[in-house]
Amino acid sequence: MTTPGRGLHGRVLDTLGPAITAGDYPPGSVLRTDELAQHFEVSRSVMREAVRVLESMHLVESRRRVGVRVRLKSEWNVYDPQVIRWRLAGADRPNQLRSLTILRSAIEPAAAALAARDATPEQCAELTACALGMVANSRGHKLDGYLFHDVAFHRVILAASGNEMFARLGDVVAEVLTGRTHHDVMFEDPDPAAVTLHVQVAEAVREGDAARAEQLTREITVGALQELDILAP
Amino acid sequence: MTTPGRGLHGRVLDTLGPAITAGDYPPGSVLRTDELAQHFEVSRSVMREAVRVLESMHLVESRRRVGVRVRLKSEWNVYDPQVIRWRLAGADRPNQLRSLTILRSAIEPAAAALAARDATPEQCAELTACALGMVANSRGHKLDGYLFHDVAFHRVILAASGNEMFARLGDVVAEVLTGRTHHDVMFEDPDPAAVTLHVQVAEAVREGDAARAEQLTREITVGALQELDILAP
DNA sequence: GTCCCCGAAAAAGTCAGACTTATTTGTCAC
DNA sequence: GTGACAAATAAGTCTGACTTTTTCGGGGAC
Repeated sequence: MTTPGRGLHGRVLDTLGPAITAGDYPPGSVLRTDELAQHFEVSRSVMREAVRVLESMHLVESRRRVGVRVRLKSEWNVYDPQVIRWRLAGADRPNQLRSLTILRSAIEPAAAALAARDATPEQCAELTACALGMVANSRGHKLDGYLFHDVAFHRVILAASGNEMFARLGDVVAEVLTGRTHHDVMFEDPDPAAVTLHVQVAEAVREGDAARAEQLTREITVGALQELDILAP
Repeated sequence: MTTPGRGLHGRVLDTLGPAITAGDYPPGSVLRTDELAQHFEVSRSVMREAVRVLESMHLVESRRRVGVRVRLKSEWNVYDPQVIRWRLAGADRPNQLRSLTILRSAIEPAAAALAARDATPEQCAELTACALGMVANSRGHKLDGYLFHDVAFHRVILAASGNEMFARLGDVVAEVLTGRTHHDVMFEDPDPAAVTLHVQVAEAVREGDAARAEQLTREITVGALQELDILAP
């Protein structure tokens, strides 16, 4: 992912960020900048920069004469890619994955519909190539190759939607798909029906059939929800 | 919204953030920390903290021997509430509003469906109260009262969905709705059909009818899209 | 002429210490 | 009990010196 150690303050964040998002410091608990600086063996300047970053993520709130107070989870900037990564790496991973998959299932069908209207010929070609790659890696335990094209496929859809908010969720979707393949249970070859759906989505986008692209993508995301036992009754 | 000047570095950000998001410094251009510190008449420590925050938003990237380089727009953390506020305040406002409204139209129907399944009795009551407040303020140019209940209504829906990612979009929706009422053209009373739809959504959620809640909310958001001339063919 | 290595320069990064300011808390008078 | 004042505390700010990384340019070897 992004380079880990962008300086000393980055090192501090690599430890402190995950600790806070994991709930090691319960909401309302107070940290002192000086103590943290001592604990991490860095100067106060460095520690202050780290605190500023946490503050900009709304993870903590710094107040004079009080200290650095950990904010309620409901106030965190949960769309910050860094925060998402920290939470996916910690004990909150299952919940995070659930939330993100539900988000995907809301966003991706809409993105596919827009992509069907606005995708450039290049993007259509790219999409078809990705779907082809998925097919080529769908049998014979070539999970890494399959994942690679799967991630690329969804990135293209989100980018081709022409909506910057959708496009920026590419990284999130990549994390979810990667997590599903690597961390969680996925020993066998992918579901053939899912592969077919991707091919058909590429088709629909190419033909400019927004309604069909949307519906097919919805079927893909419903599958993702079912894998996590998130059912719509 | 959030308190403006949380210290000197906050003051700097209030100027520098909008300038960058507005495109005053084109992508790739390089700033020097020392020059900025001089320009804003603050110490280097303060300037460095400000730069760290901008860096955590992926607005800039700080490299040794080079300086602080402005990143491509496609790399910005566009879900950061602060970034959204800066962009809504600048020349990019129309585009930002477009993107956010499309995002709303993808999220809110899904949130309404989940809310219909999981809303607590208290949330159902709150929702009904909001809808009632909208009705009461729907005639006689009581736009502020209407807006207040409209914002509250959508916040409750997003919160009641039980998905933290959806819930955190409450502020975004509030900004969009407020912007529509205050900045943009909205002289007359709100569309009676929209008011009715809100009342019906509250009904559907109360009755646990997920499909109906989703469909009705979709009609609300389609209305929002049409106001901005974003059409689905 | 091209390529490579090395040294100088430039800008961010780090540290330490002194000082300022806002906020809380506690005490004392009323 | 209430209100005002004083002390304590931790964040905030500034400054200056130093380190480290990266880029750029020159000079030498081929």
